[in-house]
Amino acid sequence: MTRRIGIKDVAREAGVSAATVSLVLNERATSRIPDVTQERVRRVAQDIGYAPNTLARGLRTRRTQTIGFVSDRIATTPYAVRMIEAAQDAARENGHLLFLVNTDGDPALERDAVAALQAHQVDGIVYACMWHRAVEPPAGLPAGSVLLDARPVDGGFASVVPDDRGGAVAAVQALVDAGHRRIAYLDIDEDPLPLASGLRLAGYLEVLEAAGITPDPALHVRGTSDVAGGRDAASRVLELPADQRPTALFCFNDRLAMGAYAAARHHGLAIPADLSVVGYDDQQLIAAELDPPLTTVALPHHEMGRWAVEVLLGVRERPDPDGAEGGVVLMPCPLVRRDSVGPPPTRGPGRRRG
Amino acid sequence: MTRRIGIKDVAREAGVSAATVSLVLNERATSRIPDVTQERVRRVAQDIGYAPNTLARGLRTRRTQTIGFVSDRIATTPYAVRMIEAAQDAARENGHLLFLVNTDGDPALERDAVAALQAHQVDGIVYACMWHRAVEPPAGLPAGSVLLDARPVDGGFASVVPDDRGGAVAAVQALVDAGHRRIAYLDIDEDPLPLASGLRLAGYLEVLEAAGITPDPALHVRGTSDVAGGRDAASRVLELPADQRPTALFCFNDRLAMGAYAAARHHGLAIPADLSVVGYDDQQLIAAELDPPLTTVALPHHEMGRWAVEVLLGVRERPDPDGAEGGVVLMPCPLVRRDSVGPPPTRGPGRRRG
DNA sequence: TTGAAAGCGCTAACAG
DNA sequence: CTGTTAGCGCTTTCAA
Repeated sequence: MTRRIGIKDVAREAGVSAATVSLVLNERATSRIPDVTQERVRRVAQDIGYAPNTLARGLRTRRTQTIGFVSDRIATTPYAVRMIEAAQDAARENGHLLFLVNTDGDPALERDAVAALQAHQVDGIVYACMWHRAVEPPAGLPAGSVLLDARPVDGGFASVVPDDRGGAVAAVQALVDAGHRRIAYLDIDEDPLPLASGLRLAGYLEVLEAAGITPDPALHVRGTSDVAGGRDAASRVLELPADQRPTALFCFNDRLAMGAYAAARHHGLAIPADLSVVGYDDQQLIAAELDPPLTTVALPHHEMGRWAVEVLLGVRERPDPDGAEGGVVLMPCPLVRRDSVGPPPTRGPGRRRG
Repeated sequence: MTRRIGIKDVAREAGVSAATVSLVLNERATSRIPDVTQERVRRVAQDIGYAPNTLARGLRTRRTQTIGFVSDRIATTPYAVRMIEAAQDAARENGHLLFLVNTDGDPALERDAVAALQAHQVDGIVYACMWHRAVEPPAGLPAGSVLLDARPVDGGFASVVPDDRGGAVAAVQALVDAGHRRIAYLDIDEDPLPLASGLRLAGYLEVLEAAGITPDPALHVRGTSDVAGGRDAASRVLELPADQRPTALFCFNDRLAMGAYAAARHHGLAIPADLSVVGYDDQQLIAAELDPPLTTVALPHHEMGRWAVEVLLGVRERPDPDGAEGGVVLMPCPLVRRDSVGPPPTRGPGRRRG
């Protein structure tokens, strides 16, 4: 673990001073050092395996080439780790190392984490949530930090969140384009309701309106955010009289959609022949494994993770805090077309057993 | 991001020297400083919000209170992130920050990562794989590092892996205890075969032998490691003549088990009345959501992650490299009993159409 | 019992 | 063009 060779060793071997070595290796050759000298220094450094001690450098320059990533939760939503992965990649590409801190959302831990990160003089902090939320950033979060999958309640920080409304628009529009007019929204039932719930509802209503479809309140149902909840909620709309029954379901997430599949099977409805379904999240091991594979909307976790550290490091332009969105950037949620959407059945959903 | 108050500020406020402050705050009161002075120093430090600069301290002491966690892959196996979570928790509990580096298994990136970590003078490195593997640790991995979910091909490092054989024993024993005699093993078909495959097979055979059951080679089938593979493999054994057909399935993982559920449904077999199934991995969003909930074996990711950093930091005893297992510790895989195991059907699996 | 002084390894002024 | 000098903020002898 002990680093031995230092800049002095290089200097001695190359027959120059430590300062010269530093200048050459950092390409601060503002005062032109002869190419031969430069070459020699570089070669020696290479040969003896010199690597600068980042601590010493950081102490001097106040930049440590490290960033902090504090997240409220990591393991709960499996696909959200893509944010971490992307953040780490972006950090590496920019010569930075990433400190990962998981706080379970505990405010005391968050404060401690921020303090510890500051004590280590990180060059910046990204504060990440695993769901799109409005948050009060932890006390002491330094200016210049960026929020990931979270928008600051009082502004003041750059932030990136998924464009849930836009994603819902894409999903519901696909259904409308396929010819559907009676489209249900299987929403979730949680307290507090996540921002995404309302935003996706807004997108759903927006498309209906644009298509001249009057929203039917009976087609907006809620269920717990799991397979059972999806099955129950779907059953409720599927049991409606034939002329009120939806021909398509827009589900808040893929788990709900999985439940909707079960309900459709139970009601003898084939997907997509009798019923079209669109999910949200593009959750691995669910969306693509369902039968038929589920058309769904992907959350741009990767893009958001990368965006956050690139803005943090100044590689990408920081959003204008006085702009329309107040410094929060909406990342598009692309529609992933698979096989669960088709035209509505000709004479309303059939009812075939077995 | 700039830390302002330093030890000198505390010293000035408290009317002592920086050295005294350091002594007091680090509890190196070997030379007894009067309690009143100590108290005053501590209070001042607290009041003005002093936190030592870790870089400067590290430069001096050669300990940085940081560790590196390099993993081959993070997002691919969702449940494996529990290792990271646990490692991070253990690091925090011991006053350390964790650098996360993801290498995608690229040897060049691994070397770079190790070098970068060394340049930052981490106190130790854990090298983690997302599947139980035998690995050649990256060149330059410092002595004292610990391997996680990986055993070193040539020894030399402390390491922790799941006890796959033991987990299989627990699973198959549960089946035998329920009365089953014809138990199939749905193995995976990959090249190279993961260590876990052979180890679980060994556990399976061990239980059969102990129970006086002659293993039937026709009941050891392989499929690709996904739902489709599980369905196909399960179908193959379920189509066997009634007297050769298994009454229970031990599946290499939960995805295969999910496929086995589909096959059972297709064959008109109820679980667990007609067919018992045990999985492996206890994969969230699968195992518990299946109908009926799947009895399976949990991978001790959490325990392994914690173990790794605790050994790394010397909080937990390091395994003896000259011991029986050569420094690799087997972490138990507990059986999670849910509802997919029952006694075998009285007259062989029935054949009822849904 | 406490303070002064010497670095940890590096970079950034400033001389030469 | 290059070397000397002075720290970055802390810990740790060594003297007083």
